[in-house]
Amino acid sequence: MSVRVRFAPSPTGYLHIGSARTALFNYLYARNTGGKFLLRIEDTDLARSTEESTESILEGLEWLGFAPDEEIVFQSNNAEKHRAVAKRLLAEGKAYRDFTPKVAPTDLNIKDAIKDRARAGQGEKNIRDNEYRDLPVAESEARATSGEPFAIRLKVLESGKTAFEDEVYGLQERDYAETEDLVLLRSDGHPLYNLAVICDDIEMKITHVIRGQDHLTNTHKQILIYEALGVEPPTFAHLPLIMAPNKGKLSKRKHGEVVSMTTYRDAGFLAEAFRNFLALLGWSAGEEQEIYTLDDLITKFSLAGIHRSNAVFNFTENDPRRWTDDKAQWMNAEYIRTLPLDALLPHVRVELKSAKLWREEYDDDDRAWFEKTIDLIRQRFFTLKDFSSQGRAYFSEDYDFDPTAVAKNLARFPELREWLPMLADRFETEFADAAREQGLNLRFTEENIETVVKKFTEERATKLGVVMNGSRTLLTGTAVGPSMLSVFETLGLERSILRLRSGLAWNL
RNA sequence: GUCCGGUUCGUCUAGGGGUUAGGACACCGCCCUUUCACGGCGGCAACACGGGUUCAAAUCCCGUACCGGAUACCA
Repeated sequence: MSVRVRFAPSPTGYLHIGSARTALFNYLYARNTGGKFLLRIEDTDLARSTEESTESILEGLEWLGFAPDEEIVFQSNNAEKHRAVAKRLLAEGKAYRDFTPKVAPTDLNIKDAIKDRARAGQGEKNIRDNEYRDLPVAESEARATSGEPFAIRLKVLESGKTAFEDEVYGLQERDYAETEDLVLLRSDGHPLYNLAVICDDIEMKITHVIRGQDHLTNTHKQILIYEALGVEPPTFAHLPLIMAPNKGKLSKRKHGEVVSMTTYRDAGFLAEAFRNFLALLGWSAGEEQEIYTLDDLITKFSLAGIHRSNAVFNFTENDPRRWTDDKAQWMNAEYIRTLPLDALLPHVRVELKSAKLWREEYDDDDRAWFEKTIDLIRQRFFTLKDFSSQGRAYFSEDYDFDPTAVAKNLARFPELREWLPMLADRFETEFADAAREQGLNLRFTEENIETVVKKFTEERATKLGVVMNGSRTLLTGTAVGPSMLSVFETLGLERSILRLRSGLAWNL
């Protein structure tokens, strides 16, 4: 039977980094086994589900490149089927009506309330102790027809245990005594999570359920339902969780944007880099390799390579340099400078377009220049954003000067105020005039530029670095960048002369 | 509370009876150099603790501690 897996987020917020990794592992497993990757939106919590969330999750998945192989399933569309299944179990005596009035939510926070209740009931209450559990069928029917509200609960056996072989955590067992008679259908007719998931997984013919370790106890409950239904459960693989730097829960509310997928897209991350990073959080191929193409990941992925311990997603709040995991940042920079140029170019184009720095010629007459320039400047970049910020001077005359760069490379050498325009004159005579008047063809190349600049500095008995660094700041606005010789060549003779003569930076 | 997991450098991890406990990121130093990076070389840095088993334990077993998850008419 061919593999079918699903990613099943509930749309109560944007695509979380943990969910993204779950999606990734499902995707990799599907591709590795030649199976299908499906998407199901679990939008049954009417109070919390929003359309914006669904959109945001879809955006995140699209960015990561995980397109579902079949149409997206919206769980809320199946509520009627879920109800029918609950009623079937009721008719078969595998579930019962619970007429206990619904308890109003406390003013405590919900998690604390649950914990309190669990602790309080400890040792006193038998979890099977429900007066309606063995209510005679006739009476149950009568009360129901009289309009009395009821929830439908699964009738869990008194003794025995659920067991399954988890592909990651191994044999998992749980005594029935640990599992309450879980509610299948709410008294308002609303089907609950565990029921809905199973019905949909069965209908979607899911063979492998790969999801977070926080679902481990749900799995035992779900197996109970599978058994009641007489359906063979799928294979389960639970994933370790991704934790915050303090090893606590990584939450949207507490940690904000750093856990959202769209943040990374908007910050200029490459999806291939982020995927690579995510894959290594809780999984490894057991080798000393860090960089994996998607194809590599697909071939090497296996459930056996998934860890059992949680991984920390490391970042430092209030430190702009460490706003997200160091390794993720390194990985992105690594991809920026090593990705085949053809693969990088489309991303750069998008970035330049959104910064209004794009020109059609880059795709046409100036294509060779453009590619060479990108290849030159990408060596020092960390994100796609850098192409439009730090790299701005390569694409526009309207660029900013970094004050510290000006202080360091220009202000400290007042003589440069005269020298740099003089260097422009020299360029003109050596490259432009010479070529025009004498028919010489001295090209504005690194090698020739070096000869000219060296001679120029020797005449002034100054260090090469002074002129080079001053030029860099004047021509690009920064103190950092590629070799100044390649900057000159890349900018070209005309722009170099123009900028060397401009007094812009001096007026800061 | 109870049940279920987990624990190798700061972080991600390799290793699963005999290793100088390996790699990556981060950090530090040196080299390269017109700047800053990149790159190269080197350094710092870990088997939670206590008992067993064994000639030999980071590795197997038991316990403790700590961390995490779950414990809803949420998903």
